[in-house]
Amino acid sequence: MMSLMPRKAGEFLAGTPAHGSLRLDEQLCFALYAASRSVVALYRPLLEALGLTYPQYLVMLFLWERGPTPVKDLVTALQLDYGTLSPLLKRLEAAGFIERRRRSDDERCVQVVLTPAGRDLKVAAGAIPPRIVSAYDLTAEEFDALRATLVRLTASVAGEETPAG
Amino acid sequence: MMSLMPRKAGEFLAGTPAHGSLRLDEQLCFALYAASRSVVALYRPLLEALGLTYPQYLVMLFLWERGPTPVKDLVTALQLDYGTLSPLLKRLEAAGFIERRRRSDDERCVQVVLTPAGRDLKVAAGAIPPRIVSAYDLTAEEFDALRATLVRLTASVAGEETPAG
DNA sequence: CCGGCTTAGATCGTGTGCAACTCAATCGTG
DNA sequence: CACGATTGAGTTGCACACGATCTAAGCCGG
Repeated sequence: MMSLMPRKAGEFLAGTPAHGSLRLDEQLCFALYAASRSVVALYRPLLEALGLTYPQYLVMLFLWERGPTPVKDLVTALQLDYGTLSPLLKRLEAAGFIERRRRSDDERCVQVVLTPAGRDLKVAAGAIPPRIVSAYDLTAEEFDALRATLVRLTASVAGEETPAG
Repeated sequence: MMSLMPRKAGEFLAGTPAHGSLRLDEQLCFALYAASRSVVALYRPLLEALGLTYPQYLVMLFLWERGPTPVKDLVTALQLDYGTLSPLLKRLEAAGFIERRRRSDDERCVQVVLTPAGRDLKVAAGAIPPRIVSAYDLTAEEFDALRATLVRLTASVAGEETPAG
């Protein structure tokens, strides 16, 4: 049963887990950090067979879905830095999965385009999500709820930087 | 309202989000990856004031809680590799927060011990969790549920490696 | 006591992440 | 048009993560 006045996570109440403690096993941040690395580790052997790392796979997902894309949109969508993406894209290009072209109407902008090899990879990649999801041991409801909560958490945390000033 | 037979996340049902799709925004893995990095980014400025990085902070949390510890226990608790922890501990030692000593009764084992400076840091670190938790914008119930789900996810995913064979 | 096995830890190479810096192309304004 | 500001992208340096390899210390059967 739930209280009608849901307490804020920061509040102290008797008998309540200490959300503000310094205990490692009570930290949400560590649970998040460990879960993220565990899931990436689950992908690793499957992606290795395709010649991709996990962040490279995220880039390919975006390209398969959206087609040719300026680097800027990858920065936004993946919430990654140019300092991370530039060398990553260089490696994807060296592997023959993408090409990078300066746009003629704006020479600042670099378009990222799939090569045929990059497009072909999508078929093999289709086998990955089912294998991952089956390892999760979550119901579809838990899956959806977890994802929704994480998206909301990311938004509230990342949005702090520009607090409507 | 919920079904009496909760569907498994991998199953396909009409009108159901495609948990096995290749759409970036439907991937739990990406939500996890983005949330983890966002939360670490939230810690970064607070930890920088203490002279710590985020993984270094996790090590300090463990040491504040448990006292002198062999490196092996840090490997287990943080689910990190010696290849990650060895240089990290070397940096913590160079910063003057810890010391490393070979144990006399087993020369293979390296004990990690807090220095006075390392112990003192705990006081300043006490101010961090409340500030983080207040930025989450989660109720205490959501906080607990999220952490529990993540811990379970990590266990089910990491446990796959040794399936009682 | 000895050779083989296991264990605890370190090192190296590759690939991220991210901050700081640089650079070229474009834009806005006078 | 000139010129400073902005934008899109790349480079560099540092600190993770992780696989692979290495070493030294303990363990164990014969």
